[in-house]
Amino acid sequence: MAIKDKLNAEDIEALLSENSKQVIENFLTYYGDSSKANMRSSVYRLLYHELVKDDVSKVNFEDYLKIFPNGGKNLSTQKIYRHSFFKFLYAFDHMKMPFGFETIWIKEHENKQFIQLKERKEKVTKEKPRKTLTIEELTKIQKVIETESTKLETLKIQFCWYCIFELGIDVDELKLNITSDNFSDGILIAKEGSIKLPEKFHYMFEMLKERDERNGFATLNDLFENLGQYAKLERKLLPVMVKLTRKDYMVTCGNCGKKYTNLSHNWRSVNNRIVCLDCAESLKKKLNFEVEVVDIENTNLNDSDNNELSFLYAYADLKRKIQSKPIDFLKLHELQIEIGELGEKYVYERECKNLMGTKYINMVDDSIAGNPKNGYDILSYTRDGKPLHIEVKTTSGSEDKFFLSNNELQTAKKMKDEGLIYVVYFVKRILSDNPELNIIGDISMNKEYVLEELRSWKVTKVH
DNA sequence: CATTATGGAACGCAACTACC
DNA sequence: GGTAGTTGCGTTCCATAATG
Repeated sequence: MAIKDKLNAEDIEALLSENSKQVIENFLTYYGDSSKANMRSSVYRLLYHELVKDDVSKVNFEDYLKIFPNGGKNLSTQKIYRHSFFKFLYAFDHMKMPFGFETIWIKEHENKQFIQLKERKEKVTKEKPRKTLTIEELTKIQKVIETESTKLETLKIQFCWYCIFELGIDVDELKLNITSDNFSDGILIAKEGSIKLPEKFHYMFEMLKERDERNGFATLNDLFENLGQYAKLERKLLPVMVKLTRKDYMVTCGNCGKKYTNLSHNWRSVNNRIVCLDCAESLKKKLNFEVEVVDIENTNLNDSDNNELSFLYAYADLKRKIQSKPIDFLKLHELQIEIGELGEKYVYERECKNLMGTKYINMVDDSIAGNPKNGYDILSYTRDGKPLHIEVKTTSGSEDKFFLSNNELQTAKKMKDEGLIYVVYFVKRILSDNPELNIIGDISMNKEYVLEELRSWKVTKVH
């Protein structure tokens, strides 16, 4: 029969009994959405073209033998679908005459298989267990791996990672076969051939060579477990995870077909397409091929906010690190700016609250602080409409001093001469639940605070 | 000429198994 | 006890026929 004489899925569906449709829909719920269309057409064809039956209850063992004279071995994808459907009909008692099937299948077993199928499907969509490390986890590990240390355990961890993740050496090969005996003159002899090692590992192997035994990496699992802990992973780091992660994070160069890890320094952009370093170089050399080679921006996160991983360092490393630690002025400055902005926000909201019910509430302007030339931060109003020029001073502590710039003091004096109101709002303990607000009416003539000239004016409360 | 239906085959996941 | 390798099976991809 030519295919064009056959009916399509929709036509066949119209010819099936209601019961059959329901049974088939039920059957399909055991499989994923993406294979449903495939399976549906397969089952429809089975019923209509091969068995010529409009109701699934009429299917029997003879039909099964007709379609599968050799049982369920070596079937094509479509045949497998039909085969599963027979099992389904038997397992859930959808046939009027099921005799014969008991000789090849155990009903309870097949039934259980279907139930498990559904359970597995739900588990996969819900939990999605991943043995591959996430970028977040990989970044955490990378920080530990890049730590410069002379501590033996740290170096061993870094070496194991280097072997499994960077070189792709088999777990067993590293665990069982690689010891300091395999190392000499900076070269490691492994199953994969001779590998030139980074210098930090030379030192490690020299330390290992001083031992008679335990000069290898038999404790690989423990080393990786520790690595996971140092990196603060939430799950135990297993060698298989490193292996799988390597596999998943390998990228194939479309030009040469070789695979490299997806670290950006392995790759170049050539005319907006990503190729490996070697290909980028060779493409550059082909003069008749106009190329624009661009470094891919290094996306490694900087580790300035990394907390101390003191257990990774030898004593000397740690001492050197602490001695050379610079005071982070930039961070301090950032914090001061944030506290200042918080104070301005606080005063702005207080002013709006104060002007509630007047037409001036919408006129309070806190955008003035953006330009330090203005000499004040917020333009507000008294309840009877007189403009208030507010300079906000903020501190997280409770000390009675703040700094006033020359420009701010000059602005205060100038405004006073012009008959305008310039006030300093001094907010203390801004990070507490109850910040304290001191309003200093005329900063230049007040008696509560003294001004002391430094580069800017230091203003201190008189006690 | 574009879209849909179909079936074969490759792919990839996870359970199973052998092994240390 | 836990890992690497194997196997079975559902999913996805792809080519082609059919149809609009």
